Amino acid sequence: MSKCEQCIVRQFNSLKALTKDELVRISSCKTSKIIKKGEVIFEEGETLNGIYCVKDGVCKLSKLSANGKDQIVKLVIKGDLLGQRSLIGNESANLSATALKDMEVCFIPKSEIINDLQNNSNFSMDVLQKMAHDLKESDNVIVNMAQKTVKQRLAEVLIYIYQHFGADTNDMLNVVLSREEYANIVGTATESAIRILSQFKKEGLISTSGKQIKIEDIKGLKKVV
Amino acid sequence: MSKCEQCIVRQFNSLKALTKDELVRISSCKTSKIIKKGEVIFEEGETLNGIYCVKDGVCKLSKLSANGKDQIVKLVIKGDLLGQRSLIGNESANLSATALKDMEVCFIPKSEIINDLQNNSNFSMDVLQKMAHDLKESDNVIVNMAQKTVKQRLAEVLIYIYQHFGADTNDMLNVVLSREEYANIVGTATESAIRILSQFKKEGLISTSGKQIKIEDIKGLKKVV
DNA sequence: ATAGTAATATGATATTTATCATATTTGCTT
DNA sequence: AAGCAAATATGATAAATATCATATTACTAT
Repeated sequence: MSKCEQCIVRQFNSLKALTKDELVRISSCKTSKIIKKGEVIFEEGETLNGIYCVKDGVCKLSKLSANGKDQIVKLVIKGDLLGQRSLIGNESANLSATALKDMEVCFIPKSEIINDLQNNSNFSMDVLQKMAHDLKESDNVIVNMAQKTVKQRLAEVLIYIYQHFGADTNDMLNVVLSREEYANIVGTATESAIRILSQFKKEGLISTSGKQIKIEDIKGLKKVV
Repeated sequence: MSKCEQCIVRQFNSLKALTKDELVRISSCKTSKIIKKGEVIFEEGETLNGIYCVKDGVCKLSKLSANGKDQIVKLVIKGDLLGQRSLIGNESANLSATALKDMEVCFIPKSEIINDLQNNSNFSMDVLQKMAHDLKESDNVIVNMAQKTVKQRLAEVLIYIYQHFGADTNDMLNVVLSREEYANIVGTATESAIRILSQFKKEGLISTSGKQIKIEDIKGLKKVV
């Protein structure tokens, strides 16, 4: 099994603040897992006994709302950690995590992490900074949700995915979401999301081939926002 | 000037995790401030050189959106800390803080707090827990913004204020917001907020006297949500 | 107390978004 | 390759919300 001390992925998250010794110890008790596209990593309300470090793939974090829709709150990329908040707050998971592509994740038991959090201030400060940043992002999402139109929000999501997850050689977005998932990110009806994407197509901002979306005019999209 | 070691307010925030010695040191370098209703404590983009501990009063945290509206993201009550996130993230303030009532706040310089954050793991763990909790709340707000109607969100805000800030002997809500501020919390036009409040009045859920709002039927309001 | 200003209220209408219905296309299974 | 289910697409309409206009009421400063 791969070793945390040699894993590049940790450079992208707070685990980089751990000492070599701490990493070796964690490495010896972590477990690796392959998660297929569409599979659930953990579900809302579930008690997590540790955190997940995403080695590869992408997943969505979502929450079921009262009207039965599954609001997507965040997309998680390679390098991110999952479940720190539940672990720190000592609460059950507030969100469900579902793979959008095949994933490889490492599970680190709670006890190991909590210990380091209390004893290694570099680590805890890094986690604090990450959380401060996430809170800022959340506030910005709230403002967007409250003040922007569905069309603007959808354009922003396309730009966000393009910039954070990139596109393949054909310029197709690397993360492939269903129209329903797009709707569940921006908080609208699936038909509305479809309609607006169709409109973007007519305006030459994007083109599609099946579920795949290609960004044709990023500047134009930015003008929508 | 009052002393932090003897201040009850700190029981409600992370400062409770500080040791007696740390409190004495902070007490000696903190400054107290009276802020009148309507005054700004700090503004979006401003660099904060410390954090504020709210001893009395209420303030709103808001962010100017592209369309010129001032989205209110959070209401802050006695006992809360302001500005930890900017301090931890080492960034300028993402939100503006404006007093909704006369306030008394204590300002604690950055250097003092950062030091304790790094050296007192009880303190940093408490801040971490607070932030984990705030993130959870933020996610819930995002889901509500995305999935609920304006009417539902407005009913929720009334319930929230009733439950968190209470009412006076006449059952009038303790926190008095303008209709525009209500609109800026739920993310709607001022007229829409006014209209819905009028509707709530007709339905006997609330009554008003000027800007003051009285909750007449909390159960009925909860049914709206 | 009164004028002037800001906030609240409400009507009329336009725009945005949701819902329901029904094609059409895509991807999958055999 | 055919058949089937799910996803996408689009029209028609309803509902929610925004915008503009204009009263009315409350508050403030003299």
